[in-house]
Amino acid sequence: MKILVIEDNLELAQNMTDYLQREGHVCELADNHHRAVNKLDAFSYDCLVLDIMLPDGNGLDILRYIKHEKIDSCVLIVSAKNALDDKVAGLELGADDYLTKPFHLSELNARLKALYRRKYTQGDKEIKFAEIFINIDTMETIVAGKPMELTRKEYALLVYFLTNKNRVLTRQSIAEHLWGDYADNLLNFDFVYQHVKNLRKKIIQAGGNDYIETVYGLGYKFNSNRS
Amino acid sequence: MKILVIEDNLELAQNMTDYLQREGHVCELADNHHRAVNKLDAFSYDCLVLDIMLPDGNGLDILRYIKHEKIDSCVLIVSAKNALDDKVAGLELGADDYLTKPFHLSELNARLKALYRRKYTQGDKEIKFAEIFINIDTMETIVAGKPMELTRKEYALLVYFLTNKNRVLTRQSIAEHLWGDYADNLLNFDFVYQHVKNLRKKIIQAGGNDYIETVYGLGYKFNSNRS
DNA sequence: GTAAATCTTCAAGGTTCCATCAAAAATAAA
DNA sequence: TTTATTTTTGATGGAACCTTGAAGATTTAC
Repeated sequence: MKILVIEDNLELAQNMTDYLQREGHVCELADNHHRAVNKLDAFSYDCLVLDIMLPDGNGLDILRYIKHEKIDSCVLIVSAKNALDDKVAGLELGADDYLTKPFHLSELNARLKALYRRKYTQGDKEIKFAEIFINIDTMETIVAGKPMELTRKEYALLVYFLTNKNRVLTRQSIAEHLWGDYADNLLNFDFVYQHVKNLRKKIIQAGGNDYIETVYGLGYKFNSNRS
Repeated sequence: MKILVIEDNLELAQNMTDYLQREGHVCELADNHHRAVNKLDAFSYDCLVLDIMLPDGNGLDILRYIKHEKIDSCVLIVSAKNALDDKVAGLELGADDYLTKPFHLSELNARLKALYRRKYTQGDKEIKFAEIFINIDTMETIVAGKPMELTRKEYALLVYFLTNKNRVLTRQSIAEHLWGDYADNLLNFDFVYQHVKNLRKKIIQAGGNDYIETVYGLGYKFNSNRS
């Protein structure tokens, strides 16, 4: 899951991004209104964590912007305990959930996962395809009845493939989705090759088909009609 | 899809053309007003990416020129964030979409695809003809119910034929459309012969008719009334 | 703090695609 | 019919692209 945290309190922000990254997400940070809008213009995110109180502009403005630009990320609002009005206003403006400070990071993570579920799996805890089952709650992956051990990158890659079946995913877009910002600094796509290789190997070892088709000159396609 | 990028910032321009080429498009570059107009006079493009701020003349002039000359390319404007006036003026002058810098290249590509869809397929994701279906989103080609594997050039050629049914396409125009600038370096049309041959073969193998009619001395015609 | 796991980088080898060459076939002109 | 021109086709070398293993760097888990 790719997340953008919009939060000006740098310590809290750092805690959040660190935690979420350790939980296996790709997590970026925007510490003011301006940077947030720039990022939203440029990248796509599965979820946004939005602090309503920002120094250079109200977080509600960002919500309006999201609505106006038809950005389809889930939005989780974070606000101070006493800022009830902002919370209500935020939900009315289309935010999907809220959390009042202070909160546990595990709570944040759980809520984000729930939002993700609602968006990509119709609330289901599992992404299913053929003999592959992914529990996005526990990050457990079952192939042909047996658990398959995946590293975080492999897991993220598989989820990205499964939520984009039968569509060519260019190496560029895979890089963006798995590495976020950092992808811009990369000269080649060696890691994409690597992780695709490892994922393929594990799926086949686990008894699945080689669903990941190479599309020469473009990227890969998770082909659901593959023997 | 054949694209002309009109952008004076050479680094950005290079990034854009590289990216778009990797995404499978034919992409040319004009780094100033003068060269842009020359290209527009000489060639045709599906889409233009136009930076509003050019050193030797405003990008808006190019828009006026496009309108005056009735050039039917889609136009996507690129402008600095604070150049809101230019953006509005651009849209009023007939640009089809805009993007403010900085933007992400995948966003650029997505917008261009959307413009292309609007222009050639009435917003539909599919180009259909007889037993041939092309999903321009996933780049999947289905003939007689079965997927047909095409290389990039073959794919581009087929799309070009299908968006110009029953019209004679000279080898010159095919070369320009599939190879852009690079076509100038080529001495003969051997490569056109080659790819037409391969495409014909694949369509027939896949169970389609030989729709590609040779027009002696001119080029080819995708003839929809062919046995 | 240390060992193990994971991720990234490097380099070699293999595959696919494509432009070119050359020869054969088809068409038009003489 | 002969000749010239155009088109088709097969073959080939080279370039771009993909895969893979292994080593080095970083991160994570204990």
